[in-house]
Amino acid sequence: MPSSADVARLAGVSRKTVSRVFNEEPYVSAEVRRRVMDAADTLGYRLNQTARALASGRTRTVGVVTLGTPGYGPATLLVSIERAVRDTGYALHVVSTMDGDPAGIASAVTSLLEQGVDGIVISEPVDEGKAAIRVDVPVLFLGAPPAFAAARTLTTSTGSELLARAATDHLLDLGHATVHHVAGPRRWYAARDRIEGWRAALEERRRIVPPVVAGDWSAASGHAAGRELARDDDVTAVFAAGDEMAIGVIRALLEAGRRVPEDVSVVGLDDMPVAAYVTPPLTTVRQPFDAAAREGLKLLVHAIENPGADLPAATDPPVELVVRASTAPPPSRAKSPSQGEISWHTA
Amino acid sequence: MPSSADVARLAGVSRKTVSRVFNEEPYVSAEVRRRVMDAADTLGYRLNQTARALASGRTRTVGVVTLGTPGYGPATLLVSIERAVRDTGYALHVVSTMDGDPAGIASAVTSLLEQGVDGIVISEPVDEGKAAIRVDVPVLFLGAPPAFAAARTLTTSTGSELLARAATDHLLDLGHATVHHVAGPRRWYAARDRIEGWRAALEERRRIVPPVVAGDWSAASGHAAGRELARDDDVTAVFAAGDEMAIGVIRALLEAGRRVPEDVSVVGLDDMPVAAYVTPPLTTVRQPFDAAAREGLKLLVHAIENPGADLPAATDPPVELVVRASTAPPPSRAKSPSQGEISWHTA
DNA sequence: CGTACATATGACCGCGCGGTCATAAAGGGT
DNA sequence: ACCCTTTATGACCGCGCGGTCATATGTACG
Repeated sequence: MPSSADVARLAGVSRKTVSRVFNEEPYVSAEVRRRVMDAADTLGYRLNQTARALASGRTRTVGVVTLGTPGYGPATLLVSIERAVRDTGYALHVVSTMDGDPAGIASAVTSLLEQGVDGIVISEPVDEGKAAIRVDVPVLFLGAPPAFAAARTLTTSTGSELLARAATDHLLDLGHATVHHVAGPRRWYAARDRIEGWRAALEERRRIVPPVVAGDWSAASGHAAGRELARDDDVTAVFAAGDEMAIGVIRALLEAGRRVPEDVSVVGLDDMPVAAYVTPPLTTVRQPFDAAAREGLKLLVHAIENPGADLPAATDPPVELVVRASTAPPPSRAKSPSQGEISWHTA
Repeated sequence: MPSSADVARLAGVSRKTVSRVFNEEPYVSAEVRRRVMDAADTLGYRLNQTARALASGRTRTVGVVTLGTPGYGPATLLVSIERAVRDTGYALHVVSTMDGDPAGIASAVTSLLEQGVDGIVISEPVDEGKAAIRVDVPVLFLGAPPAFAAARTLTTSTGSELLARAATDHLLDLGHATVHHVAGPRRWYAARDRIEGWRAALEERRRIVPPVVAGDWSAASGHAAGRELARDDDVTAVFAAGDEMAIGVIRALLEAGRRVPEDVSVVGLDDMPVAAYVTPPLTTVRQPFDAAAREGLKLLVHAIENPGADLPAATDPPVELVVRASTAPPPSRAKSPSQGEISWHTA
């Protein structure tokens, strides 16, 4: 591995001048710059970021703590974060931690700090993540409500509460008396926010707020929840906090002989790519992963590069309800369980 | 940030002794070790990995190049890789590159090398990835056939060819005359391997090999492929190279009035979590992401830590066909497009 | 012609750690 | 008492770079 000293020797300049060229500092003549670049080229020189980090005290790296769960949300958010980080010019360290391990997030944060990251992203924060608050670099809670913010702590919401409201309102607008909710684990901020949004939408119209059915984001847990809901004939509308759970709910309802959407309407949240192609095509609210990640990283990088400065105001990402074929007006009160054929709507 | 010098001073020992304690080197008395640990504790000392890397020349970090596509496969594989890397004690750098950008992989690899990674994983290699062969650290092509291996280049297969054979054999065993294939982009090794496996299974039984229908892994492309296949009444069995495409295919068939599985059987590949809960539940072949990632990282770490040594032989991950309700024997030759009701099978 | 200032380059230090080698202290055998 | 080994510790260098400050070379102005 050639070092900048090798390049300097070949170019006939000092090491510092090579450093100037690669850092695009001023006061380097065009001719010297060319000589240096040529020398670097013939030697195959690459800047050693490790040494640079040690010397400068900054790594231009952000670390992300992600839940090592296989669900659609976290995995997709990770990809979005990666893109957003790359766009800022920073490099990305990833550490996962098992969902539910209380010490996991703390140790993940420690390991990131040892790596010298300039900032930390907690993707899909859960309660255990609060441990990360007391560190000496900016921390972004991606997916936590702004109220969570503290010193050196940033948040970007994916707008969970608004998304949940939109889903619930859609069902109420269709004429359903109330909406049942299949939620994610309460340790997750996203799950709590969605419960809040759903509850607020119901209370605003003075509707009965049925008990929350607990899930764990998985299709299997949605299926279990659906079986429970299928026992109650009064259930005509279900809002599941994630598309995977929604798909499980629908399956359970169909297995119980309920038609979707004729007997029961189901709304998901995510708009995962297959949502448009399952049967029936799923009405859902798109989750703005890319927008939230970009917005959050803008904040984080700002906090890194302008310590102490005010943060630009975060804008809530747009709410996008995608109406497909899993929702319809409630059945008329005269319950005719007509076993008619299921209608296929295009996405 | 306290340094090891601060700890040394407080503990009344030399800096090198602190280093010995933290690297678990021998020849440190229990009493000194305790003094050092206590001092480190009260100071809140953390090892500076950047300095350590500069001094030792090794970062204990591996980099992964992933396609920045939102599909199920790459995203899930990334999570599996993260876990596998963490288990080895290495840290993880992630760089994504847009699928199809020819310069993307090369620049991603360069940026990882600048970060000083000890090894590189190319996740889901495509043709453009060959550029990564000529680097000075071990490279693992996760998902490429072993034949691809070169100097300092390792591969772990996810067993795509075998998985495709299993899917195709399953359909042939059910009595289908032949099997149509909806493939991924040919630039992907995984897509080509699956085509090979499918073709081999057909040729082994001397069946007609129909033309490949091209997709791009997305459910939308599967839907388009399904519409094309639905025009041909002779199509009774379809193997889609990914679950998302399979779901799209099924949707298109249903929209065209074909029943699944009564008229047409469809097999996917992945076994994504929702596969068991779509309608009809999808017969598919599980993709062994975790096993492949673990196996691959074992190889990579071995290559990093024992340069020049022989590599342990890689074992093919097990093939796991999950039979659900999207496959059945072909309809009897007397084509009765009976519009009977769809039967719901449990997962 | 000299002074002031922008421009262009280099000498040198230190970031925080691991590695090498020297050395001090403590047994163990003769 | 002697040497030899094992155990335990420290002095010192350098990894490759950025930062600071001094210095050399123009360039414009009075």
